[in-house]
Order: sequence, then C-alpha cells, then structure tokens
Amino acid sequence: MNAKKEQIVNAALHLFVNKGFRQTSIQDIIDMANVAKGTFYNYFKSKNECLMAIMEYVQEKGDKRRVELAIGKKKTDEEVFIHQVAVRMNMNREYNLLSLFESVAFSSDETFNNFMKNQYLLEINWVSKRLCDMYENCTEKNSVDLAIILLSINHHFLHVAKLLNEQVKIEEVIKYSLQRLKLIIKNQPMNEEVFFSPILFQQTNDKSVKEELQNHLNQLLSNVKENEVDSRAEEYIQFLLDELSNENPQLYVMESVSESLKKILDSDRYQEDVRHIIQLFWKWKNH
Amino acid sequence: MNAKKEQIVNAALHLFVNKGFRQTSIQDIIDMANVAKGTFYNYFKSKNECLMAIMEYVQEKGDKRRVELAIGKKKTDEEVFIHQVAVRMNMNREYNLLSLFESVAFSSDETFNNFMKNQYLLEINWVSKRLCDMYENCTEKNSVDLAIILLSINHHFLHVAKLLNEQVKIEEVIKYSLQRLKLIIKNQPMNEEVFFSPILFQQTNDKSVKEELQNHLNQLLSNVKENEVDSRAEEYIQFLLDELSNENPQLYVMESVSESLKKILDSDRYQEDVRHIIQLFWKWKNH
DNA sequence: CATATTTTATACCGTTAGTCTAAAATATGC
DNA sequence: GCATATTTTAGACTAACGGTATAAAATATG
Repeated sequence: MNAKKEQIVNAALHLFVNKGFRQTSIQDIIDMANVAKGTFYNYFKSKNECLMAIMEYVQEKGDKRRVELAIGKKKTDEEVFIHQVAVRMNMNREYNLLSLFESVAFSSDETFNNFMKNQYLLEINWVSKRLCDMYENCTEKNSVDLAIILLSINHHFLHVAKLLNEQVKIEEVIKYSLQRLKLIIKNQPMNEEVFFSPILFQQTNDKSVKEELQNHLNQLLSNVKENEVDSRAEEYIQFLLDELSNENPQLYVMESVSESLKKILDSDRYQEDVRHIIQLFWKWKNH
Repeated sequence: MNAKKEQIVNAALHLFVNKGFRQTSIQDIIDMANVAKGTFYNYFKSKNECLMAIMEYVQEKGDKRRVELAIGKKKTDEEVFIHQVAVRMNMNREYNLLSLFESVAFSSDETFNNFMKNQYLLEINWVSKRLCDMYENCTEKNSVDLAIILLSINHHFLHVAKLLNEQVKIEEVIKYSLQRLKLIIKNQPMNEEVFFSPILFQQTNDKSVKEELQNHLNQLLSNVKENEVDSRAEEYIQFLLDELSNENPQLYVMESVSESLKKILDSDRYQEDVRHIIQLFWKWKNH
C-alpha cells in the first residue's frame, strides 16, 4: 500500500474506533493524517469507500487468524471454534463496527449496502459450515438457521451488555450461546422444517459475490482502458467477465487467465485491485 | 393533538417509513406537511425529538393492542403471546424503525440514547415476564437471558430475510424462535448460571425510567415557571421531584398529587406532558 | 374590537460531503 | 541532471444539512 494511503487509512481507523464512523468527518481524517483533501479523494471516492477498505483489511486479518487458530487442531474442537468466532467479533468491537451491519437498510449507497450484506452473509456461511464440522445433528439443511441463531445471540448479548455498562468477555458470550445452541441441536426433532434453505442462501450468497466480482472487473476494465497499459490486460478482463456470465464457466481457464492478469498488471497501480479480484474469484469458485 | 402538529407527525411518519429516518431531512418533512420551519421547531426541538414522539405513539398503540389480545385468554396461551410479540415487531417493521435500536452507540444525543435504550430494555422486561407466565422452567432468574435470546433470533431472522429479499410473516418467525427457545428452556440443566442477572437488569431498568421521569418533570417545571400558571402546579411538581429522590417515597401521596396536577394543567398546552408523566410514574411504581 | 398566540417566509449560521483549480512538490524516464 | 509526468497541496467553492432568529401576517381568544 502507498505511503499516503496508509497514512489516511491509519488515521481513519483510529478515528472510527475512538469517535465512531458517523461522528468522524472527512475533515477529521485528513487533519489527523496530515494530508490534503484532494489526496483523500485521490484514494477514496467517499467516506463509505474508505470504511470498506478498512473493513476489507480487518476481514482479511481475521480470516488469516482463523486459519492459524485451526492449525494442528481437530475440526471438532469447540475451543478452537469459540476463538475463531471471537476473532471477528473482537475485531468488530475493537473497530467499533458492530452496529454498522444494521445500517444497511438506511443507506442509499447501493455499493455500500451490497458490501455490508456480503460481509454478513459470508460470516453466516462460514459459521454454518463450521457447525456442520462439529455436530452430527447439524446437517447442511439446518445449519444456516443454527448459524444465524448463534450469531444473533452473540450480537444481542453484547448489545445488552453495552447498554447495561457491563464489561463482558466475548469468549464468555460465545461459550454461553454455544451451550444454548447445542441444546437446540441435540433436542430438535429430526425432519423439522427449516427457515432459511441453504440452497436459497447459497444462491444469493453466490450471486452477491459474483456481482461484487463483476463490479470490480468492470471498474478495472475502465481504468485499464483509460490509461494505456498492456493491451492483453483488456482482453483478459473481458474474457473473465464473459465467462462469469456464462452458464458453464471454464473455471481452470479462468484461474489461469487471472494469474496471467496478475503478472501483467504487477504495478503499484493495479496490484491491490487484482489481488482483491483473485480473492473474490476464489470465494466464488469454492462452493 | 394539535392540527398542525398532527400534520407534521403524519408527514414525518410517512417519510420515515418510505425513505428511512436518516434519509429524511427536516426540509422534506415540512415540505410534505406544508408547514413553515418555525412551526416544526415550535413542536419539536429536533428531528430526534420528532422521532421519539412518533415512537412513543407507536409504543402506546402497541401496549394497548397487547392488552386487548390478552383479554379473556389464559396467561399460558402461546398463540396470544406470539401475537403480542408480533405487535411490536410489526410496528417496528411497518415504521421502518428496526435498525434504529442499534444506532444508539453512534448517536451523540444523550436524551435520544436513553430513550432508545429504555425502549429496548422495557421490551426485554416485558417478554421475560411473559415467559415466566408461560413456562415452569422459566424462572425469574433465567428469564432475562431467555427473553434476549428470543428477541435476538426474531430480530436477526427478519434481518436476514430482508437481505435475501424473502417475504416472511413475522408470526412465523416468532413461532420458529419460540419453538427453539422451548428446547432450551426444557433441556437446560437446573442451577445453570445465568448471564444477565434480573436484579442488575431491574435496577438499571428502574433507574432509567426514574431518570426519564425526572427529566420530564424538570422540563415541565421550567415551562410552568416561565409561563404564569396556577401557582399550585409548581409546588406539586417540586413535591413529586423531591419524593422521587427520596429513599422511601410516599407512593399514594404522589399518586394523589399527580392526579391533582393533571386537573390543574388540563389545558391543551400541558395535557400531553402530564399524561406522559403519569404514565411514566405508573411504570416506575409497578415493580 | 383588542390583545395574545401561532404561523409564515426568509435570512442566517456553522458544518458537512464532495468538486475544482492552480501551483508546488515529487517521481520517473532518458 | 534535466525534462516530463504524476501526486500533493491549499484553499475556494457548491449544495445540502440541522438549527436559530426575526418580523410580519394569520388566526384564535376574551
């Protein structure tokens, strides 16, 4: 990441944590970053976009930490799971981002809405997969419902604790909610109807990742078109976009092409975009 | 309610529902209400206060409906309970107020924060009491935890349904969450530790009602002092405030005095304030 | 009819997100 | 080292926001 951009992100992160997102003005950010307004808008189109960059960074850090925690441990290890769930919650709390997930309904920024929605759905998805790993009675069919229940209890317990000015450890909350969730898992009748079908869920989840991927590809395409770069890049991106809307996309070819794209666009300017696109591609492919 | 005020409230309500609270500007409201800016600020000190007035109205309507639903039915009737819970959720959804409860952390308006907090805690309290009515294994000790679990599942299921563009009936969601909650209630070991002690909860809840009551009384007092009204009013209000901070308040005397206050201030100007104060007093007294 | 209150239109304030510009600083290629 | 491109800067600017203030007009009240 560019030095100036890093200055901005650091300042923004610090302010979002200590003042809250809404309470932080762009003026605050550029003052603290010792940077001119133009520089901020050179890197971010809006405050929302700046937040999204930060959240993506937080997300990535969390994903890595979760993988680390699982190394050498059994899939069924509850302690590991608790700490893995806590990773994201701790970060959200640490970075004061908890209630932002709720604000989707009231924002008129579509890109931002999709982004937040995506974050939330991916988290549900991850938790539901992990629950299936751990409990026999947790089937693919009912895992989404159970994941939502777990996350909702966690969320609200933290919320109430905040209202009551009670200090709680996030791991304690998760332990509690998991204990209750297990009562549901163990005692629920077989063949019980579920609320959210994982199919519907998977499709939507799939769809939103795909949309995000298309958005990023399109943006990169227009950037590439504006500035003259290796003409192959344009062709590569267009190919990926075409395949993406194809019913039977050639996954391996796409993978190869995106790797080639990465090599071609390995300048500071596009590095991040491409890295992000490959990550999204990977998410989209794996289901 | 005054005709002009009603115009404003109707317009604001309509806009909050269709555009969302944050997206609605005061200009929007006064344009739609066909009213001058001064008139708006004659009735509400801020947009937040306007919202609070609307929410109070919604709240009252909901409370009445809940009582109606219970008439002639057993306390243990699950169907009644489901519909009672649905009343508030339907209103919140209808009026697009759901996510506002989460926004407390990000507002710098203390009065508004307390108001929202109060609304939420009162709802938890109400649900926990009702759960005790209905299930033997739901004791006073664990009822708060269970209430929060029920509300959190409801809340998040609605949230996810919205993200997935799924149309769901609120009663269906409640039925589902109650089914799961019952699994927890029935199967949880006795003497299990609870997360939120009802005592702590009750105290805080109690405290916030008291604070709200004091705020309203103080406000009314200064209003009454400014405009010359029956001099007894001032004395009455001061008495109520004194008793309120007293350790052993004379409840019956207070009740009598507040009734007298109501009679004296039975003009359009103070009618609503007094009605609200009596309602708060009633809430505070009962526990 | 006289007086008090409410309502109106409008100007105003400070703050916000975001755009734009022209000049200065810095990086890059030869 | 120099010429050319890019980034960065400071600050002016717009439009919208919440909220205040005021003086005149409309309305209600006794």
